[in-house]
Amino acid sequence: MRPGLTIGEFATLTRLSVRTLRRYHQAGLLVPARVDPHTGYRYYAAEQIPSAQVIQRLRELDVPLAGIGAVLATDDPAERGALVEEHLGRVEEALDRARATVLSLRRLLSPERSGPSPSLRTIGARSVAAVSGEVDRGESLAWYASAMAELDAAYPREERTGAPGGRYANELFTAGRGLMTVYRPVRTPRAHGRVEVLGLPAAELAVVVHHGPHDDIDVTYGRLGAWVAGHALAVDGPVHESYPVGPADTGDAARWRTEIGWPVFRITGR
Amino acid sequence: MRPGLTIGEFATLTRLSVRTLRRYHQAGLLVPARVDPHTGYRYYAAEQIPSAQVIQRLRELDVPLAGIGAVLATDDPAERGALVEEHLGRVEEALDRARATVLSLRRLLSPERSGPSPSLRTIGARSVAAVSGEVDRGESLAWYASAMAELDAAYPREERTGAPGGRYANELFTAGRGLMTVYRPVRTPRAHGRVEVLGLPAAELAVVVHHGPHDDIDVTYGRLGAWVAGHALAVDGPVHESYPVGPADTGDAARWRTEIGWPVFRITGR
DNA sequence: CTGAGCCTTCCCCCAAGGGGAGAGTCAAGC
DNA sequence: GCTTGACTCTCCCCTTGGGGGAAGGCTCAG
Repeated sequence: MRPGLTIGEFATLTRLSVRTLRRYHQAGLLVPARVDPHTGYRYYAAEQIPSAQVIQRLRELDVPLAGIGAVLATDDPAERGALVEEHLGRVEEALDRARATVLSLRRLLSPERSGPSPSLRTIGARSVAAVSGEVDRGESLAWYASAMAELDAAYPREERTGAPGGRYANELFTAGRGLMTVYRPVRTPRAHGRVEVLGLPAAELAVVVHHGPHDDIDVTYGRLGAWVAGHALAVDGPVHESYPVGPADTGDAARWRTEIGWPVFRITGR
Repeated sequence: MRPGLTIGEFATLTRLSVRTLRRYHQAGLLVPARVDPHTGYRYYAAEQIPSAQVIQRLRELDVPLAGIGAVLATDDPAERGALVEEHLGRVEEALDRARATVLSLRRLLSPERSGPSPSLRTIGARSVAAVSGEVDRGESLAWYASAMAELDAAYPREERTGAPGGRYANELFTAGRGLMTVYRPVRTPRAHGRVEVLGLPAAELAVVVHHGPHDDIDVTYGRLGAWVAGHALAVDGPVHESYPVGPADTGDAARWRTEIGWPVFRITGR
């Protein structure tokens, strides 16, 4: 009797390398139909070819082996389909992001790179309604959406006295994780659920307004930073953003306005 | 005098991590404006912020550091733009490929996975005009195009007696490099330039026709392989493909026909 | 019998970082 | 001027999904 396909034959049939097949076996992704307990020879069944191809496809989409393992370990076809769709959703997201990045890069390289000039503004202390949390950079958008939704639910339109905003620790960007606070000036802040009353201290802010979608907002950050550095100032503390015109106001991202304010202090001279 | 921005300040301003900035320095991508020769401290200039942002964008698009270095090392703006566009072209290609892979995966997971059944065919020896070469898997498509162009140039339409085809060593896929031969049956094969006369031996082939674009041709390969394995046969030697309807005939990939033939021999029984 | 194929184990390599150790440096406050 | 704490330096190891190679031994089929 034929014990099955040898690893070399199976490699030829699936166009995977022998090495890679051994790796997939070790990772538990594609266990040979039979392993000779005496010789250790791997024997594959022709029925395993489709599985090998699914693995190949998912790997081409950069799904990590662990994720593929989770997909393949699932028995229920519906659940398996859902897992795959989840991965595919991530792929589509990555495609969208790549497209946006290409556009942003083109803008970055085009010579017309001017815009409103930053300025210095002193703001007084005030109290706002806020939601805070320690957040990973990757989750920041989702976290912002949920926090702002809670804030909006707690304060109907007539109680709001200004544009929504956020305060973001610098480590959020440089270390990938940090304290995020979203807030909204309202007539009478009061704590409720995740919402708390936040006292914002008086500060001197270097301020600039970013126009358009956020794909290349870091360019504006860079201009603000260069302005700060060029004026014998230094950044001190978390950045503030406020969104006078944002996604909540119009779907046309080109019309968005984002005000960026960085607390600064005057350098005494080094 | 201020010697410039410390690495931490520059990290905050560009939203890059300190570690990453050090790496970019080491790679020569973003050399600090000044490095204190005594302490080794890096000091950056505000003017370097735009460069950091270009690097960030290109990295988001998965352009390798070496490629970014090449872009940044170029003085001529036009040439630099061309390099960037080249990278962006690669990105678009990758996006297209990812989309095709997603479609192929969906097809692979959808239950209706039937098609024409493989069959066994005995072909006699024949002589064809061919171009051969040892090729890396990644270059195979480009190599095919150039070889087939030479073949087509040597034999005008009225001399051709059949569809173009190719013979591909199995190692091309399992080891990433192998012998590739593209050929075309013609009335009177003769050697000229890279074109040589190739004698194809008589063989017994397991044959199946693949319909549509080549994104998921490996599924058809898998079905053929499973059929071979299920009929007490084994693969022996390089696969043959022929393209009765291919890119040369129609731009509509859905109408392509690809005949896959694998030389097989009957297993005597293990 | 012989050669090809397969087994494990070991080491090194790539990319683009992250984590952490141990030591040196800077600037502010006292 | 000194201390202190934050910052920075270099150096080494870890990650992922492979690829390359070698050693040393077994097994399979013609």
